[in-house]
Amino acid sequence: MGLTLENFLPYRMARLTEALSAEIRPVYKDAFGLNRPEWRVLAALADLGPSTATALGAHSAQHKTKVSRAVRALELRRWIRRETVMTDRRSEIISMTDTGQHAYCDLVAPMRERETRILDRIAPEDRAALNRALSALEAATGVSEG
Amino acid sequence: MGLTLENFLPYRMARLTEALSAEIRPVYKDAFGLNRPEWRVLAALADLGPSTATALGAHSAQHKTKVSRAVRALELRRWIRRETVMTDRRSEIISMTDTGQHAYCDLVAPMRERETRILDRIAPEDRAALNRALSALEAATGVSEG
DNA sequence: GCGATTTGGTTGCATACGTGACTATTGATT
DNA sequence: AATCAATAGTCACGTATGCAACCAAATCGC
Repeated sequence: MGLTLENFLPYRMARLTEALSAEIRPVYKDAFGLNRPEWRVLAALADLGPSTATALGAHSAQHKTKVSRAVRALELRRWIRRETVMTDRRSEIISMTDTGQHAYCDLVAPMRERETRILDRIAPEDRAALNRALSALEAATGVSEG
Repeated sequence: MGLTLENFLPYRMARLTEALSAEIRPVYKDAFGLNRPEWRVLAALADLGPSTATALGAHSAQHKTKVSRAVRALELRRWIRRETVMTDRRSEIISMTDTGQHAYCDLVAPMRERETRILDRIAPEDRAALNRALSALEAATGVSEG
């Protein structure tokens, strides 16, 4: 009659996400002084190249206020710069500075390493199941069309 | 050289979790006026029967401050009650009231339904992969031992 | 027994977050 | 050209959160 939290999909996912997050957070937070929105904006910027705040938000699945605050923080740090584009003066193109590029490189390696550290504890067949499952869930929830 | 956010496990998980959460939140939040910690404490209580706040926190993967505030809120609502146990006057046994039981029953059905709505969009073999993947990840991150 | 440590639970504070309102600019309708 | 709607981004406000400090009760070490 109950729900059995342990088997409830949203709960399982939330708990795992929290565990993964706790694994990587020390890297961007303690070692680099970033918060999650800032880390994500940086990663999105590296993925996309110079882009608008809206595009960064779409690519990193974040609300525009989070992006706005993250961009301001990263700009104060001189890791990114922005310039308003003359053809549409509402939007601004955001790009990484050399300092930002450098910091991002230093950041990626340990981040990857933490991810690998977890994946290495999973059997190869289970890793395949994981990828398959995530793709299926992404399709089922429509997150990738965003 | 970059990370490709789309393929980075913690990001994929976080994004999916957010989507699942958005699917079920309307049920406990809009329809019942609960927040997530409160919903989880209630579900944990249903799973475990009368228990201490510490046990509820362990079962629902929540920090003790979250549990503390959730318990107070649910108590004010008269959905749960607590009584200090005489053998150890630090801890208190929390249990559901009849009102709480009733509310929880009304809550479970639509919650399940939302979960099913998502799972139904996934092919059976992919659902199997999902369960396998989650179990593997749970083992790899050690979340279930907590 | 008595101080030191641990455990159950609460509180205060500083920060993070989501929502909605707001400004400014552009595009669509007529 | 005037109006209306949509878009880019920021801001303000109330709430949620995590952390550290805290209190009270129980347990350990000797």
